[in-house]
Amino acid sequence: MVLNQAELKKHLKEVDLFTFLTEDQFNQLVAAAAQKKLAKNEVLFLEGDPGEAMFIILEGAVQVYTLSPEGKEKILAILGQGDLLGELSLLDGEPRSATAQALEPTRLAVIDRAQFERFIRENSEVALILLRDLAHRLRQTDAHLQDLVFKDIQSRLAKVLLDLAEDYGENTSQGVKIKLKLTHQQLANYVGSTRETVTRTLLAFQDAGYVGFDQRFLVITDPETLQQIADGEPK
Amino acid sequence: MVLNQAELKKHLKEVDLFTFLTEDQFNQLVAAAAQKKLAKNEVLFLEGDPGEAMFIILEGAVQVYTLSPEGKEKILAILGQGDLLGELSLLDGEPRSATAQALEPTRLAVIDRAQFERFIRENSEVALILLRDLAHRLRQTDAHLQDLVFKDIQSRLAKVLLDLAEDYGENTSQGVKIKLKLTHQQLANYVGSTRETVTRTLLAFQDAGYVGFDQRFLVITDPETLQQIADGEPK
DNA sequence: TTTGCTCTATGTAGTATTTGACATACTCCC
DNA sequence: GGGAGTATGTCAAATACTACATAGAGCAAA
Repeated sequence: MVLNQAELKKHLKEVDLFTFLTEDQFNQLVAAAAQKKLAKNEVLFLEGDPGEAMFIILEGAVQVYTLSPEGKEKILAILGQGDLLGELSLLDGEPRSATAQALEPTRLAVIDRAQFERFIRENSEVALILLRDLAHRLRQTDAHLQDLVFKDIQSRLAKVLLDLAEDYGENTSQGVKIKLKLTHQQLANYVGSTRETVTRTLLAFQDAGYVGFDQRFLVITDPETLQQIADGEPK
Repeated sequence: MVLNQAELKKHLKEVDLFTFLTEDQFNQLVAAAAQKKLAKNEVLFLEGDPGEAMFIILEGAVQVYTLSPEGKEKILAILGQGDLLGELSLLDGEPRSATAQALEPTRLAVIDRAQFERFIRENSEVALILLRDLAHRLRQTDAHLQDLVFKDIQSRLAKVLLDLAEDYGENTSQGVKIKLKLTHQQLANYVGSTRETVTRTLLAFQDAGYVGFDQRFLVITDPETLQQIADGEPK
Protein backbone atom coordinates (compact mmCIF):
# COMPACT_ATOMS: atom_id res chain seq x y z
CA MET A 1 0.00 0.00 0.00
CA VAL A 2 1.28 3.41 -0.90
CA LEU A 3 0.74 6.39 1.34
CA ASN A 4 -1.11 9.24 -0.24
CA GLN A 5 0.19 12.77 0.15
CA ALA A 6 -2.10 13.59 3.04
CA GLU A 7 -1.04 10.53 4.98
CA LEU A 8 2.61 11.10 4.27
CA LYS A 9 2.25 14.64 5.45
CA LYS A 10 0.58 13.54 8.64
CA HIS A 11 3.51 11.30 9.40
CA LEU A 12 6.12 13.86 8.62
CA LYS A 13 4.38 16.24 10.97
CA GLU A 14 5.40 13.96 13.79
CA VAL A 15 9.09 14.50 13.21
CA ASP A 16 10.14 16.90 15.92
CA LEU A 17 12.67 18.41 13.69
CA PHE A 18 10.13 19.38 11.14
CA THR A 19 7.52 20.87 13.38
CA PHE A 20 9.62 24.00 13.17
CA LEU A 21 9.04 24.34 9.46
CA THR A 22 6.42 26.51 7.87
CA GLU A 23 3.57 24.99 5.90
CA ASP A 24 5.25 25.95 2.65
CA GLN A 25 8.59 24.46 3.53
CA PHE A 26 6.78 21.46 4.69
CA ASN A 27 4.89 20.85 1.47
CA GLN A 28 8.07 21.34 -0.42
CA LEU A 29 9.72 18.52 1.47
CA VAL A 30 6.71 16.26 1.23
CA ALA A 31 6.64 16.67 -2.51
CA ALA A 32 10.30 15.71 -2.73
CA ALA A 33 10.09 12.56 -0.62
CA ALA A 34 10.04 9.18 -2.31
CA GLN A 35 9.04 6.10 -0.38
CA LYS A 36 10.51 2.75 0.49
CA LYS A 37 9.17 -0.32 2.22
CA LEU A 38 11.20 -2.78 4.24
CA ALA A 39 10.24 -6.29 5.30
CA LYS A 40 11.09 -7.37 8.82
CA ASN A 41 14.85 -7.94 9.16
CA GLU A 42 15.54 -6.35 5.81
CA VAL A 43 18.73 -4.32 5.76
CA LEU A 44 18.39 -0.69 4.71
CA PHE A 45 22.10 0.03 4.47
CA LEU A 46 25.33 -1.57 5.58
CA GLU A 47 28.23 -0.11 7.52
CA GLY A 48 30.71 1.11 4.93
CA ASP A 49 28.15 1.86 2.23
CA PRO A 50 28.38 5.29 0.68
CA GLY A 51 25.56 7.36 2.13
CA GLU A 52 23.54 9.06 -0.53
CA ALA A 53 20.16 9.48 1.15
CA MET A 54 18.49 10.05 4.47
CA PHE A 55 15.25 8.56 5.68
CA ILE A 56 12.29 9.41 7.83
CA ILE A 57 10.53 6.47 9.44
CA LEU A 58 6.83 6.67 8.65
CA GLU A 59 5.87 3.39 10.24
CA GLY A 60 7.73 0.52 11.89
CA ALA A 61 11.06 0.36 13.67
CA VAL A 62 14.71 0.18 12.67
CA GLN A 63 17.78 -0.83 14.62
CA VAL A 64 21.11 0.83 13.96
CA TYR A 65 24.11 -1.25 14.97
CA THR A 66 27.77 -1.93 14.36
CA LEU A 67 29.76 -5.12 14.40
CA SER A 68 32.99 -5.69 16.29
CA PRO A 69 35.87 -7.49 14.56
CA GLU A 70 34.74 -10.63 16.39
CA GLY A 71 31.24 -10.26 15.03
CA LYS A 72 29.54 -9.00 18.16
CA GLU A 73 26.83 -6.42 17.69
CA LYS A 74 26.34 -3.15 19.50
CA ILE A 75 22.96 -1.59 18.89
CA LEU A 76 23.42 2.16 18.84
CA ALA A 77 19.80 3.13 18.47
CA ILE A 78 16.34 1.80 17.97
CA LEU A 79 14.35 4.26 15.92
CA GLY A 80 10.63 4.43 15.40
CA GLN A 81 7.92 6.44 13.74
CA GLY A 82 8.98 9.97 13.11
CA ASP A 83 12.69 9.47 13.62
CA LEU A 84 15.35 10.58 11.19
CA LEU A 85 17.90 8.10 9.94
CA GLY A 86 21.11 8.27 7.98
CA GLU A 87 21.42 12.04 7.86
CA LEU A 88 25.02 12.07 9.05
CA SER A 89 26.34 10.84 5.74
CA LEU A 90 24.54 13.66 3.96
CA LEU A 91 26.12 16.15 6.33
CA ASP A 92 29.72 15.03 6.29
CA GLY A 93 29.95 12.90 3.16
CA GLU A 94 31.38 9.95 5.06
CA PRO A 95 30.24 6.37 4.44
CA ARG A 96 27.71 4.78 6.74
CA SER A 97 29.31 4.12 10.10
CA ALA A 98 26.65 1.62 11.12
CA THR A 99 24.17 -0.83 9.67
CA ALA A 100 20.42 -0.17 9.64
CA GLN A 101 17.95 -3.05 9.68
CA ALA A 102 14.17 -3.19 10.04
CA LEU A 103 12.89 -4.75 13.26
CA GLU A 104 9.40 -5.02 11.80
CA PRO A 105 7.73 -4.14 8.51
CA THR A 106 8.68 -0.52 7.98
CA ARG A 107 7.86 2.34 5.65
CA LEU A 108 10.27 5.16 5.02
CA ALA A 109 10.35 8.50 3.28
CA VAL A 110 13.53 8.80 1.25
CA ILE A 111 15.29 12.10 0.73
CA ASP A 112 18.36 11.97 -1.45
CA ARG A 113 21.37 14.18 -1.28
CA ALA A 114 20.28 16.56 -4.03
CA GLN A 115 16.87 17.09 -2.51
CA PHE A 116 18.37 17.54 0.92
CA GLU A 117 20.95 20.05 -0.19
CA ARG A 118 18.45 22.05 -2.17
CA PHE A 119 16.08 22.09 0.77
CA ILE A 120 18.78 23.29 3.14
CA ARG A 121 19.97 25.92 0.71
CA GLU A 122 16.50 27.28 0.12
CA ASN A 123 15.58 27.22 3.82
CA SER A 124 18.61 28.50 5.64
CA GLU A 125 17.10 28.25 9.13
CA VAL A 126 16.78 24.49 8.67
CA ALA A 127 20.53 24.22 9.19
CA LEU A 128 20.12 25.79 12.60
CA ILE A 129 17.32 23.39 13.48
CA LEU A 130 19.54 20.50 12.43
CA LEU A 131 22.40 21.91 14.48
CA ARG A 132 20.20 21.97 17.51
CA ASP A 133 19.15 18.40 16.86
CA LEU A 134 22.70 17.15 16.46
CA ALA A 135 23.82 18.98 19.58
CA HIS A 136 21.04 17.24 21.44
CA ARG A 137 22.03 13.85 20.10
CA LEU A 138 25.65 14.43 20.99
CA ARG A 139 24.62 15.05 24.58
CA GLN A 140 22.48 11.93 24.54
CA THR A 141 25.30 9.81 23.24
CA ASP A 142 27.61 11.17 25.92
CA ALA A 143 24.98 10.29 28.50
CA HIS A 144 24.77 6.78 27.06
CA LEU A 145 28.53 6.53 27.40
CA GLN A 146 28.37 7.57 31.03
CA ASP A 147 25.71 4.98 31.71
CA LEU A 148 27.99 2.35 30.25
CA VAL A 149 30.81 3.37 32.58
CA PHE A 150 28.94 4.16 35.76
CA LYS A 151 25.96 1.87 35.82
CA ASP A 152 25.53 -1.86 36.12
CA ILE A 153 23.47 -4.08 33.90
CA GLN A 154 20.39 -3.77 36.09
CA SER A 155 20.35 -0.01 35.69
CA ARG A 156 21.09 -0.06 32.00
CA LEU A 157 18.46 -2.68 31.29
CA ALA A 158 15.87 -0.87 33.40
CA LYS A 159 16.58 2.31 31.51
CA VAL A 160 16.26 0.65 28.12
CA LEU A 161 12.98 -0.97 29.10
CA LEU A 162 11.58 2.37 30.22
CA ASP A 163 12.74 3.99 26.99
CA LEU A 164 11.10 1.28 24.95
CA ALA A 165 7.91 1.66 26.98
CA GLU A 166 8.01 5.35 26.21
CA ASP A 167 8.33 4.86 22.48
CA TYR A 168 6.48 1.61 21.87
CA GLY A 169 4.33 1.29 24.96
CA GLU A 170 0.60 0.79 25.18
CA ASN A 171 -1.29 1.17 28.42
CA THR A 172 -3.06 -1.95 29.66
CA SER A 173 -4.69 -2.89 32.92
CA GLN A 174 -1.47 -4.53 34.11
CA GLY A 175 0.88 -1.80 33.03
CA VAL A 176 2.66 -0.54 29.96
CA LYS A 177 2.96 -3.22 27.30
CA ILE A 178 5.91 -2.93 24.94
CA LYS A 179 4.63 -3.64 21.48
CA LEU A 180 8.06 -4.13 20.00
CA LYS A 181 9.44 -7.62 20.42
CA LEU A 182 13.15 -7.85 21.05
CA THR A 183 15.02 -11.04 21.85
CA HIS A 184 17.25 -11.21 24.89
CA GLN A 185 20.15 -11.19 22.49
CA GLN A 186 19.02 -7.90 21.01
CA LEU A 187 18.52 -6.38 24.42
CA ALA A 188 22.00 -7.55 25.36
CA ASN A 189 23.44 -5.95 22.23
CA TYR A 190 21.63 -2.78 23.15
CA VAL A 191 22.77 -2.48 26.77
CA GLY A 192 26.25 -3.79 26.02
CA SER A 193 26.13 -7.14 27.75
CA THR A 194 25.48 -10.77 27.03
CA ARG A 195 22.29 -12.65 26.42
CA GLU A 196 22.77 -14.71 29.56
CA THR A 197 23.08 -11.71 31.79
CA VAL A 198 19.99 -10.16 30.26
CA THR A 199 18.06 -13.37 30.84
CA ARG A 200 19.16 -13.44 34.45
CA THR A 201 18.40 -9.80 35.08
CA LEU A 202 15.02 -9.96 33.36
CA LEU A 203 14.07 -12.97 35.46
CA ALA A 204 15.07 -11.08 38.57
CA PHE A 205 12.88 -8.16 37.50
CA GLN A 206 10.04 -10.59 36.90
CA ASP A 207 10.49 -12.27 40.30
CA ALA A 208 10.49 -8.89 41.97
CA GLY A 209 7.33 -8.00 40.14
CA TYR A 210 8.67 -5.06 38.18
CA VAL A 211 7.84 -6.59 34.82
CA GLY A 212 5.55 -9.28 33.52
CA PHE A 213 4.51 -10.87 30.27
CA ASP A 214 1.35 -10.74 28.24
CA GLN A 215 1.36 -13.09 25.26
CA ARG A 216 5.13 -12.90 25.15
CA PHE A 217 5.06 -9.13 25.14
CA LEU A 218 6.95 -7.49 27.92
CA VAL A 219 4.81 -5.48 30.32
CA ILE A 220 6.24 -2.88 32.67
CA THR A 221 4.24 -3.32 35.87
CA ASP A 222 6.25 -1.15 38.23
CA PRO A 223 7.76 1.75 36.31
CA GLU A 224 8.52 3.72 39.48
CA THR A 225 10.81 1.11 40.93
CA LEU A 226 12.38 0.46 37.54
CA GLN A 227 13.08 4.15 37.29
CA GLN A 228 14.83 4.06 40.64
CA ILE A 229 16.92 1.15 39.47
CA ALA A 230 17.72 2.98 36.25
CA ASP A 231 18.83 5.98 38.29
CA GLY A 232 21.22 3.88 40.26
CA GLU A 233 19.44 3.10 43.49
CA PRO A 234 20.08 -0.59 44.04
CA LYS A 235 17.52 -3.37 44.55
CA MET B 1 51.09 37.95 28.60
CA VAL B 2 48.38 38.91 26.21
CA LEU B 3 48.28 37.61 22.69
CA ASN B 4 48.41 40.18 20.00
CA GLN B 5 46.06 39.99 17.04
CA ALA B 6 48.56 38.33 14.80
CA GLU B 7 49.29 35.64 17.31
CA LEU B 8 45.64 35.08 18.07
CA LYS B 9 44.98 34.77 14.39
CA LYS B 10 47.75 32.27 13.98
CA HIS B 11 46.20 30.10 16.65
CA LEU B 12 42.71 30.35 15.27
CA LYS B 13 44.04 29.26 11.93
CA GLU B 14 44.78 25.94 13.47
CA VAL B 15 41.16 25.20 14.20
CA ASP B 16 40.09 22.78 11.53
CA LEU B 17 36.66 24.18 11.56
CA PHE B 18 37.84 27.61 10.68
CA THR B 19 40.22 26.78 7.92
CA PHE B 20 37.16 26.73 5.71
CA LEU B 21 36.50 30.39 6.32
CA THR B 22 37.57 33.19 4.05
CA GLU B 23 40.11 35.72 5.18
CA ASP B 24 37.38 38.27 5.76
CA GLN B 25 35.21 35.99 7.81
CA PHE B 26 38.23 35.03 9.70
CA ASN B 27 39.25 38.52 10.63
CA GLN B 28 35.72 39.24 11.66
CA LEU B 29 35.81 36.40 14.16
CA VAL B 30 39.25 37.28 15.43
CA ALA B 31 38.13 40.82 16.13
CA ALA B 32 35.18 39.56 18.11
CA ALA B 33 37.09 37.15 20.34
CA ALA B 34 37.91 38.11 23.91
CA GLN B 35 40.49 36.16 25.85
CA LYS B 36 40.68 34.25 29.06
CA LYS B 37 43.49 32.61 30.98
CA LEU B 38 43.17 29.59 33.22
CA ALA B 39 45.61 28.35 35.83
CA LYS B 40 46.27 24.64 36.05
CA ASN B 41 43.26 22.84 37.54
CA GLU B 42 41.09 25.93 37.25
CA VAL B 43 37.50 25.16 36.34
CA LEU B 44 36.16 26.89 33.23
CA PHE B 45 32.55 25.88 33.70
CA LEU B 46 30.58 23.39 35.75
CA GLU B 47 28.04 20.83 34.69
CA GLY B 48 24.66 22.48 35.05
CA ASP B 49 25.87 26.03 34.42
CA PRO B 50 23.97 27.98 31.81
CA GLY B 51 26.10 28.06 28.69
CA GLU B 52 26.52 31.52 27.33
CA ALA B 53 29.81 31.30 25.51
CA MET B 54 32.04 29.01 23.52
CA PHE B 55 35.80 28.80 23.60
CA ILE B 56 38.72 28.06 21.35
CA ILE B 57 41.81 26.71 23.03
CA LEU B 58 44.79 28.83 22.04
CA GLU B 59 47.30 27.15 24.29
CA GLY B 60 47.18 24.47 26.96
CA ALA B 61 44.80 21.60 27.54
CA VAL B 62 41.36 21.13 29.04
CA GLN B 63 39.57 18.04 30.27
CA VAL B 64 35.83 17.71 29.90
CA TYR B 65 34.24 15.33 32.35
CA THR B 66 31.08 14.42 34.22
CA LEU B 67 30.52 13.10 37.70
CA SER B 68 28.42 10.10 38.61
CA PRO B 69 26.06 10.33 41.60
CA GLU B 70 28.74 8.49 43.59
CA GLY B 71 31.32 11.07 42.64
CA LYS B 72 33.24 9.05 40.09
CA GLU B 73 34.52 10.93 37.08
CA LYS B 74 34.28 10.03 33.44
CA ILE B 75 36.51 12.11 31.22
CA LEU B 76 34.68 12.65 27.94
CA ALA B 77 37.40 14.47 26.11
CA ILE B 78 40.83 15.98 26.48
CA LEU B 79 41.08 19.00 24.26
CA GLY B 80 44.16 20.89 23.20
CA GLN B 81 45.35 23.73 21.08
CA GLY B 82 42.92 24.57 18.33
CA ASP B 83 39.97 22.64 19.71
CA LEU B 84 36.51 24.09 20.16
CA LEU B 85 34.83 23.84 23.52
CA GLY B 86 31.37 24.51 24.85
CA GLU B 87 29.68 25.19 21.56
CA LEU B 88 26.81 22.78 22.19
CA SER B 89 25.15 25.11 24.66
CA LEU B 90 25.19 27.88 22.11
CA LEU B 91 23.54 25.60 19.59
CA ASP B 92 20.76 24.10 21.66
CA GLY B 93 20.47 26.49 24.58
CA GLU B 94 20.83 23.71 27.14
CA PRO B 95 23.00 24.05 30.25
CA ARG B 96 26.49 22.59 30.28
CA SER B 97 26.26 18.81 30.38
CA ALA B 98 29.83 18.41 31.61
CA THR B 99 32.51 20.23 33.55
CA ALA B 100 35.58 21.73 31.89
CA GLN B 101 38.84 22.10 33.78
CA ALA B 102 42.33 23.13 32.74
CA LEU B 103 44.97 20.40 32.85
CA GLU B 104 47.72 22.94 32.54
CA PRO B 105 47.95 26.72 32.22
CA THR B 106 45.62 27.50 29.35
CA ARG B 107 44.63 30.42 27.18
CA LEU B 108 41.26 30.63 25.48
CA ALA B 109 39.47 32.78 22.97
CA VAL B 110 35.98 33.51 24.21
CA ILE B 111 33.05 33.93 21.84
CA ASP B 112 29.77 34.80 23.48
CA ARG B 113 26.32 33.94 22.28
CA ALA B 114 25.62 37.27 20.59
CA GLN B 115 28.90 37.20 18.67
CA PHE B 116 28.37 33.62 17.70
CA GLU B 117 24.84 34.15 16.47
CA ARG B 118 25.75 37.21 14.51
CA PHE B 119 28.66 35.42 12.94
CA ILE B 120 26.50 32.48 11.93
CA ARG B 121 23.80 34.74 10.58
CA GLU B 122 26.20 36.76 8.50
CA ASN B 123 28.08 33.73 7.22
CA SER B 124 25.43 31.21 6.38
CA GLU B 125 27.82 28.52 5.16
CA VAL B 126 29.36 28.37 8.63
CA ALA B 127 26.29 26.48 9.79
CA LEU B 128 27.05 23.79 7.22
CA ILE B 129 30.65 23.60 8.37
CA LEU B 130 29.48 23.21 11.94
CA LEU B 131 27.01 20.53 10.88
CA ARG B 132 29.81 18.61 9.29
CA ASP B 133 31.88 18.94 12.44
CA LEU B 134 29.08 17.78 14.72
CA ALA B 135 28.31 14.85 12.44
CA HIS B 136 31.95 13.87 12.68
CA ARG B 137 31.95 14.11 16.46
CA LEU B 138 28.79 12.07 16.69
CA ARG B 139 30.50 9.29 14.78
CA GLN B 140 33.54 9.56 17.02
CA THR B 141 31.46 9.33 20.15
CA ASP B 142 29.69 6.27 18.78
CA ALA B 143 33.08 4.75 18.09
CA HIS B 144 34.17 5.50 21.65
CA LEU B 145 31.01 3.78 22.84
CA GLN B 146 31.82 0.71 20.80
CA ASP B 147 35.32 0.59 22.23
CA LEU B 148 33.86 0.63 25.70
CA VAL B 149 31.65 -2.33 24.87
CA PHE B 150 33.94 -4.41 22.72
CA LYS B 151 37.43 -3.79 23.99
CA ASP B 152 39.26 -4.59 27.19
CA ILE B 153 41.29 -2.20 29.29
CA GLN B 154 44.55 -3.00 27.50
CA SER B 155 43.08 -1.97 24.16
CA ARG B 156 41.39 1.12 25.47
CA LEU B 157 44.47 2.28 27.31
CA ALA B 158 46.69 1.63 24.31
CA LYS B 159 44.33 3.64 22.16
CA VAL B 160 44.25 6.57 24.56
CA LEU B 161 48.04 6.62 24.78
CA LEU B 162 48.34 6.69 21.02
CA ASP B 163 45.77 9.48 20.82
CA LEU B 164 47.66 11.49 23.42
CA ALA B 165 50.91 10.90 21.55
CA GLU B 166 49.22 12.18 18.43
CA ASP B 167 48.03 15.38 20.08
CA TYR B 168 50.70 16.07 22.68
CA GLY B 169 53.61 14.02 21.44
CA GLU B 170 57.15 15.12 20.75
CA ASN B 171 59.61 12.94 18.90
CA THR B 172 62.72 11.95 20.84
CA SER B 173 65.44 9.42 20.28
CA GLN B 174 63.58 6.88 22.38
CA GLY B 175 60.16 7.42 20.88
CA VAL B 176 57.24 9.78 21.15
CA LYS B 177 57.21 11.64 24.45
CA ILE B 178 53.80 12.71 25.73
CA LYS B 179 54.19 16.25 27.04
CA LEU B 180 50.90 16.20 28.91
CA LYS B 181 51.11 14.68 32.37
CA LEU B 182 48.09 12.69 33.45
CA THR B 183 47.84 10.74 36.68
CA HIS B 184 46.85 7.10 36.60
CA GLN B 185 43.58 8.18 38.14
CA GLN B 186 42.90 10.52 35.25
CA LEU B 187 43.77 7.87 32.71
CA ALA B 188 41.41 5.52 34.53
CA ASN B 189 38.65 8.11 34.40
CA TYR B 190 39.32 8.50 30.71
CA VAL B 191 39.25 4.83 29.72
CA GLY B 192 36.49 3.99 32.18
CA SER B 193 38.39 1.87 34.67
CA THR B 194 40.15 2.13 38.02
CA ARG B 195 43.49 3.55 38.98
CA GLU B 196 44.85 0.19 40.07
CA THR B 197 44.01 -1.45 36.77
CA VAL B 198 45.66 1.38 34.87
CA THR B 199 48.77 1.08 37.05
CA ARG B 200 48.95 -2.64 36.41
CA THR B 201 48.36 -2.34 32.68
CA LEU B 202 50.86 0.47 32.32
CA LEU B 203 53.48 -1.57 34.18
CA ALA B 204 52.78 -4.49 31.88
CA PHE B 205 53.29 -2.22 28.87
CA GLN B 206 56.53 -1.03 30.41
CA ASP B 207 57.77 -4.56 31.13
CA ALA B 208 56.97 -5.53 27.57
CA GLY B 209 58.90 -2.50 26.33
CA TYR B 210 56.02 -0.73 24.62
CA VAL B 211 56.36 2.37 26.76
CA GLY B 212 59.00 3.97 28.93
CA PHE B 213 59.55 7.04 31.05
CA ASP B 214 61.69 10.10 30.62
CA GLN B 215 61.69 12.41 33.64
CA ARG B 216 58.25 11.13 34.58
CA PHE B 217 56.91 11.81 31.12
CA LEU B 218 55.46 8.84 29.32
CA VAL B 219 57.28 7.81 26.17
CA ILE B 220 55.76 5.57 23.54
CA THR B 221 58.59 3.32 22.41
CA ASP B 222 56.69 0.78 20.33
CA PRO B 223 53.71 2.45 18.70
CA GLU B 224 53.20 -0.37 16.21
CA THR B 225 52.59 -3.00 18.85
CA LEU B 226 50.47 -0.61 20.87
CA GLN B 227 48.39 0.00 17.78
CA GLN B 228 47.86 -3.74 17.41
CA ILE B 229 46.76 -3.95 21.01
CA ALA B 230 44.44 -0.99 20.50
CA ASP B 231 42.95 -2.76 17.51
CA GLY B 232 42.18 -5.79 19.56
CA GLU B 233 44.98 -8.20 18.82
CA PRO B 234 45.91 -9.56 22.24
CA LYS B 235 49.35 -9.53 23.92
C1' DT C 1 69.71 25.95 49.50
C1' DT C 2 68.60 22.48 52.53
C1' DT C 3 65.67 19.94 55.56
C1' DG C 4 61.76 17.96 56.80
C1' DC C 5 56.73 17.75 56.60
C1' DT C 6 52.64 16.76 54.11
C1' DC C 7 50.06 15.42 50.39
C1' DT C 8 49.51 13.09 46.35
C1' DA C 9 50.69 9.48 43.30
C1' DT C 10 52.10 4.94 42.57
C1' DG C 11 52.89 0.03 43.41
C1' DT C 12 51.19 -4.49 45.25
C1' DA C 13 48.23 -7.97 47.21
C1' DG C 14 44.11 -10.36 48.47
C1' DT C 15 39.31 -10.78 48.03
C1' DA C 16 34.78 -10.12 46.13
C1' DT C 17 31.81 -9.42 42.11
C1' DT C 18 30.43 -9.29 37.82
C1' DT C 19 30.16 -11.09 33.60
C1' DG C 20 31.26 -14.00 29.70
C1' DA C 21 31.76 -18.74 27.82
C1' DC C 22 29.92 -23.05 27.55
C1' DA C 23 26.63 -26.69 28.03
C1' DT C 24 22.06 -28.42 28.11
C1' DA C 25 17.26 -28.60 28.18
C1' DC C 26 12.92 -26.55 27.39
C1' DT C 27 9.13 -24.32 24.72
C1' DC C 28 6.71 -22.26 21.48
C1' DC C 29 5.71 -21.49 17.00
C1' DC C 30 5.93 -22.45 11.91
C1' DG D 1 8.83 -32.38 13.94
C1' DG D 2 12.20 -29.04 13.40
C1' DG D 3 14.19 -24.79 14.35
C1' DA D 4 14.60 -20.54 16.61
C1' DG D 5 14.43 -18.52 20.68
C1' DT D 6 14.61 -19.07 25.71
C1' DA D 7 15.74 -20.68 30.51
C1' DT D 8 19.17 -21.99 33.73
C1' DG D 9 23.33 -23.70 35.85
C1' DT D 10 28.34 -24.22 36.15
C1' DC D 11 32.81 -22.54 35.59
C1' DA D 12 36.49 -19.41 34.56
C1' DA D 13 38.29 -14.90 33.60
C1' DA D 14 38.42 -10.11 34.03
C1' DT D 15 37.95 -6.43 36.69
C1' DA D 16 36.63 -3.72 40.75
C1' DC D 17 37.08 -3.02 45.61
C1' DT D 18 39.73 -2.64 49.82
C1' DA D 19 43.74 -1.97 52.12
C1' DC D 20 48.27 -0.75 52.84
C1' DA D 21 53.20 0.38 51.79
C1' DT D 22 56.33 3.23 49.43
C1' DA D 23 57.92 6.98 46.71
C1' DG D 24 58.06 11.52 44.93
C1' DA D 25 56.67 16.43 44.60
C1' DG D 26 55.67 20.65 46.50
C1' DC D 27 56.00 23.69 50.11
C1' DA D 28 57.52 26.17 54.09
C1' DA D 29 60.69 27.27 57.56
C1' DA D 30 65.41 27.28 58.97
